[in-house]
Amino acid sequence: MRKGEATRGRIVSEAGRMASVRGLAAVSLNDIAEAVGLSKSGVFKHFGDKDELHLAVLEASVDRFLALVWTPSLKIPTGKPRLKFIFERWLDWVETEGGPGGCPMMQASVEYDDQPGRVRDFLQAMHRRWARTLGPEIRVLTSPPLPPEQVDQAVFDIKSYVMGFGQQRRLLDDVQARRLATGAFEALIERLSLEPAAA
Amino acid sequence: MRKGEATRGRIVSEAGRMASVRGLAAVSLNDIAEAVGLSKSGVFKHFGDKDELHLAVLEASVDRFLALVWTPSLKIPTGKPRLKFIFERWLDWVETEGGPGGCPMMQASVEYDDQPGRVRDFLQAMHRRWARTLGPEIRVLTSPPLPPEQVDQAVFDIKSYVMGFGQQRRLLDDVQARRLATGAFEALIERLSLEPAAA
DNA sequence: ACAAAAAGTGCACGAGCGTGCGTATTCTAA
DNA sequence: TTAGAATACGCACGCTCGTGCACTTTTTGT
Repeated sequence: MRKGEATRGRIVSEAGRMASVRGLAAVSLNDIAEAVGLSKSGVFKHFGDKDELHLAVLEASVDRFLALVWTPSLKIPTGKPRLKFIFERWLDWVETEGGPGGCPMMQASVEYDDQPGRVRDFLQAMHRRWARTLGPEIRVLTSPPLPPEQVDQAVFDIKSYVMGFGQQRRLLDDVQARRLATGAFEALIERLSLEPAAA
Repeated sequence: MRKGEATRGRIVSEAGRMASVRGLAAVSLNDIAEAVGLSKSGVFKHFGDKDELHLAVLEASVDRFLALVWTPSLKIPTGKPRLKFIFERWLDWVETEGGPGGCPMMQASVEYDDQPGRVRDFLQAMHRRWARTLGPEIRVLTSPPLPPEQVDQAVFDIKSYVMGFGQQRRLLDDVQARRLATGAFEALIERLSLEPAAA
C-alpha cells in the first residue's frame, strides 16, 4: 500500500507539470504513462476516472502552493512584511515553481470557469479559501484594522496583479513583468497605509 | 464566392462561442458542424487546417471586441470619460458579449501562453497592439501627460483588473465582481490625477 | 517463507479526432 | 440559360482517446 502512494504522487506531479502548459483537459493518460514510465492502465488504475485525476492534480498543486508560499510566510511578522513576502513568493510560484507553464490552478480556473462539475466546484472552494486566508493578513495592515469592504477590494487587487503578472511574463515575455506587478502591489500597500479611515 | 464568406462567418462565430467556454483546442469540427448545420468536411474546407480555424476565430473576436469597445469610445471625449467608457464596455465584453464563456481571447491567452506557434504569436501581437492603443488614452489623463513608465504601469493595472473581474464574475459567481473592478479602476484614475509628477 | 493483497501489464473495445478525396449540389456570371 | 466555378457532402483513413478486463509481477504483513 505504500508503493502505490508514491507512484501516484509521481503521476500527479508529472500530470501537474503538463497541465500547467497545456491545461488539464489536454493531458492524456498516454503522455503521463510515458513520462512516468508506466503503462497506460497502470496510470489509470490509480484513479477511478479522468475527473479524479484532475482533482488529484489540483489538490496536489494547492498543497505545493501552500507549502511554498503560505507556510513559510508564517515565520515572517504579520502585517506588511508578511504580506509582501507572500506576494513575492506568489510571483515566484507563477513564474517558475508552479510548473513549466506557470500555475496549474490558474490555468484550470480559466479553463473550467464556465464548465460545471467537480473541477469547477473545487476551484471555487479553493479560491474562496485562499481569499479567507489572505484577508486577515490584509486587514491588520493598519490600525485600526481595515473594514471588510476594503479588505475584499485589496484581495481582488492583489489577485488581479498576480494574474496580470502571469500574462505579462508568460505570454508577453515581458522582462518588466515583475516590476509592474510589484509596483502595483507597493502602490496598493501605500494607499492602504495612507488612508486607513477612507470609505 | 459570396456565399462561402457568409457561412465561414457563421462557422467562426459559432466556434468562438464554443471556445469561450471550453477553450480553442476543445472545439471539434463535429461540434461546429452540428451547431452550424453543415457536414464536418463542409466546415473543414473553409480552412486549410485546424490552426487556421483557431486564428480565424481569434481574428473575428478581435474585430468584434474593437467594434463593441473601442470604436464607440471614439465618440467620447478623450481623457477620463473615454477611458472610463472603454473600461465599462470592456467589462461588458468579458461578462457577456465576448461569448457565453466570456472572452475567447483571454481564454486562449492562458491556454496558449506557453505553447509556441502561430496562435501564441497572434495573441502576443494582439495584446501589444491593444496596449499601444490604450496607452495614449491613459497618457493624456493628466497635464502634463504621464511619463511612459506610469502609462505602462496603468495599462498593466487595468488589464489586471479586467482579468480579475473575469475570474471573480465567472468562476466565483461573485455579484460584487463589477463593483470590485470599477472600484479598483476608479482608485487608479484618482491616484493618477492626484500625483501627476510622482516617480 | 508464504499467502494475501496491492501494483502494474497487455490487449482490445468503441468512440471521436483531424484530414483527404471523389462526387454531388448550388450558386454565379456571361 | 447554361457552362463553370464555388460550395457542400459522404465516406474512409489512421490515430488517439478513456476505459474495462484478465493476467502477471511485486510488495507487504505475519
